[in-house]
Amino acid sequence: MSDAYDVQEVEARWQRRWEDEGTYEVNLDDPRPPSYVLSMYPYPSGPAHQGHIRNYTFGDVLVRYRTMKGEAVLSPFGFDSFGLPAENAAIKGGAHPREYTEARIAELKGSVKRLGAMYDWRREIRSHDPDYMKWNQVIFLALLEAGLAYRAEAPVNWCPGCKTVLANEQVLPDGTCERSGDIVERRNLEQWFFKITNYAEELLDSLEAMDWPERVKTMQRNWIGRSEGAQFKMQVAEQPDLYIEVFTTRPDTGFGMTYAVLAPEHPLVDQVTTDEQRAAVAELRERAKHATDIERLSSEGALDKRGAFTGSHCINPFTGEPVPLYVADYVLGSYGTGAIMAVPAEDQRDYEFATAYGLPIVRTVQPPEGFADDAAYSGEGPHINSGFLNGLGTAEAKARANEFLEDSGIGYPKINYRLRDWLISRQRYWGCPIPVIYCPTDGIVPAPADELPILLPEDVEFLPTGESPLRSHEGFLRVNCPKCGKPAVRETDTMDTFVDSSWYFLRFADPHDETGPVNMAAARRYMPVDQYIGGITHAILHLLYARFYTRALGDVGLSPKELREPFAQMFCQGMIRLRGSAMSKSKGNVVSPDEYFEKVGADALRLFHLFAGPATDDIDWTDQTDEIIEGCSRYLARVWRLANGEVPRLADAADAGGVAALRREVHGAVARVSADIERYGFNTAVAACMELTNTIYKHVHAGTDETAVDEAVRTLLELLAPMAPHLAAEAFDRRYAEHVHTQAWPVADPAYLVADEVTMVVQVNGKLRDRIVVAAAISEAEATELALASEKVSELLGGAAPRRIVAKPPHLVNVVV
RNA sequence: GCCCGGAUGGCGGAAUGGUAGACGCGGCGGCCUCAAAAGCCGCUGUCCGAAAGGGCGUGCGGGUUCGACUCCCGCUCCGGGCACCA
Repeated sequence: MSDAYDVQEVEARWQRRWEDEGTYEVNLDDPRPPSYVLSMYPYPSGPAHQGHIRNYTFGDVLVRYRTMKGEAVLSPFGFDSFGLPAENAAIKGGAHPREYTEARIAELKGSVKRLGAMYDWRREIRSHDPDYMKWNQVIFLALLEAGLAYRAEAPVNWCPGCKTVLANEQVLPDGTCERSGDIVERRNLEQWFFKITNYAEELLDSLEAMDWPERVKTMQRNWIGRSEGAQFKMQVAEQPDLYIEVFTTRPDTGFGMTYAVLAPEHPLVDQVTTDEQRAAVAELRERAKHATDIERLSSEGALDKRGAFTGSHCINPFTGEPVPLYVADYVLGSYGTGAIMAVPAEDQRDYEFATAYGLPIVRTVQPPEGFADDAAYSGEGPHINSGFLNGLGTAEAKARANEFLEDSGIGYPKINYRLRDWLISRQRYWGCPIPVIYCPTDGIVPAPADELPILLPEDVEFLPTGESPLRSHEGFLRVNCPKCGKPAVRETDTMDTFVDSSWYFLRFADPHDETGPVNMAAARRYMPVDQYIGGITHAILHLLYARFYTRALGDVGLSPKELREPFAQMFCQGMIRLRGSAMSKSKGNVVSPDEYFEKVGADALRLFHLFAGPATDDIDWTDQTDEIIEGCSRYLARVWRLANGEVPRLADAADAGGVAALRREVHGAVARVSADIERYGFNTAVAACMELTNTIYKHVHAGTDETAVDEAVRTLLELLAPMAPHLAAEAFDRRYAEHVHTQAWPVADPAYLVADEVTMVVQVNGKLRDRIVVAAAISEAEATELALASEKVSELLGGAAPRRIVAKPPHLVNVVV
């Protein structure tokens, strides 16, 4: 066969052509309506894995589809190129993180290009490029000036053996250091934070109206964690000048407070602890400091609620009575006020603690009949033992308790969020330096704007000390204070890589703008991203940080202020698993795309990822997978033969129904594929193309009019173009000498969708009994008549009159006996 | 514990309350061939039956409806998220 399809040659040729012709490049003055499709920019870990392939295939289908629909689609690509693996590789004796990273970028870029996914490469962003770093630092300083970046003490994982900070992943589940085996402790360090909590309310409230998967919105809501309650202060009985402030969601249960608790980190612990209790309290605080987050937060195994009496009491403002004040590690320093009123009868944690420490338990809400007596009751009910709240329901009692606190001048209603400020300091080399200087006289001084970007020094040694090489690099560290000129030191921490990924999508609008991080006009044209695509793994952190950053940048004047939400639509693809478990490089269970590029080509692999199942579902890579990919490849060959006129007319073929029937199928397929792509139903879009192909085969075999067949083939290639772009382009080019990707997307004509005759289903009592071919325009009376005339029906009726007839012409008649 | 998803042939999966199982994988049969591969055509939920035909079928138990994979109530199992957040 002289027209054999040479996959490698054809795919390479078209990829070159699309790039040379700039088919998928867009400019600001493009007359077409703009849109923006974006796949999450990847961390470059080497050649693409199947998860990347799936992500970029979905994105590319949307880019090519929207392009055929006449839009100027912004489709950029970049690399999240700072991060730990490059530094770890350097420590293990590999290349410098820059060389290492750039080699991995080249590999990944190779895979992406081999896939035939089209991007405007003029816009490529790499977060380790000096240009990007510069704007990252400019943004940081703007946030600092606006009070959205601040420095505070925060606990970190500290390894006493390595004398360094560890990332959470470096702490083993048993709380020891993965390198030295020492017990990791929590130590407070001055670190940089972004004030994301300023936006907690807005980030939560605007979720409601967003066109995002419900699942993702729920996860964000949980993460932000809004809770409504009251905050009030209580006098310390032994020291009347001292007050303990607490937050509660149940001010209505105040009469049941039989003790109060401070977190071990609470600043007043020392002041309220009496000499007799000092040893016990100190021991508890020491243990809390050594406990890992996991131990501290785990409810498992923490049978006795670890706590200690301070020796002091505070006055319950509701009863006026003193209650003992404890320190306990089940209260967190970082939430609310770091202190609580404990109501054992209505809170299970307090109940368990009270039981263990022999503290009184007083019910203030009447539990329902039959409620077990050995547990807290946190539900609703009439208040008892509650003074002026007695007899009230929960809502009313809350309101009255709040009034009481306000009238007494000790408290007020308060909304608390679980969301904490974003800690961005990383004690690492391979990240963007935080551009500040510490001066003994002037304190924290921003790096001067004309010195940005602060670059990473190249001449560093990577030693397995766990410490960032920046700390010991004199040339980097030592500077003169920009204010007073005296010797000072640079910040050696770098930024969390989530900072880089929180605004790259804004930079893509005009990545070479030299006047600011975000070009206002370009951002106004393209933002928000119409379609963002990525894994569910980023449902919380990345998406939340990006939403925060977009707002913060707007508020400090670095991006359009009216732009609040960066991603109009979010699509989360499913994961790829190998026989059940997640595919990952570290597990060594990766199935490389390369062998498929070689064996069946990019189009077949793309088709597999589209066809394998719903795009949102996880797919399992099994023994059957290769066979399905083979099937996809076979299908494309079948299309190729059809387009090449290699399908013969068969003498004994059955009548396929003629031109009208073929046209109906074609327009039906157009309608289905369009709707399917719009709703990410790629698997059914492929199925619709396969059905159309099968139909056209039948028509060719049966000798249906050539013009109608040609029309059908033309449309089929157009429908396939976004999904199998190379084959569609090559076949279209050979047949019509035109570029399929610049064709207008076909439109279904409803006039062609209606058939003259349809199969009507006849049911008796809802069960299928007969099928009758009827005119599509059949009336209800005619349909009923035909149904009753059916032999099957009269047999079942046995002469009796039907009780009822439900007729839905022309599709169905149901005879009820 | 709380909050979300999901459960359909041997397998991946389709089905605006109206023909369950589209499409594909696998399997079986036929055509082509000296033969094979490729290709093309057909069959393929399950049980009874030689067939015609019929019974049963969308995790389980109820309900609504002329009609339920689809809607409602109550379960089971699986997956995911959150979880000492006061």
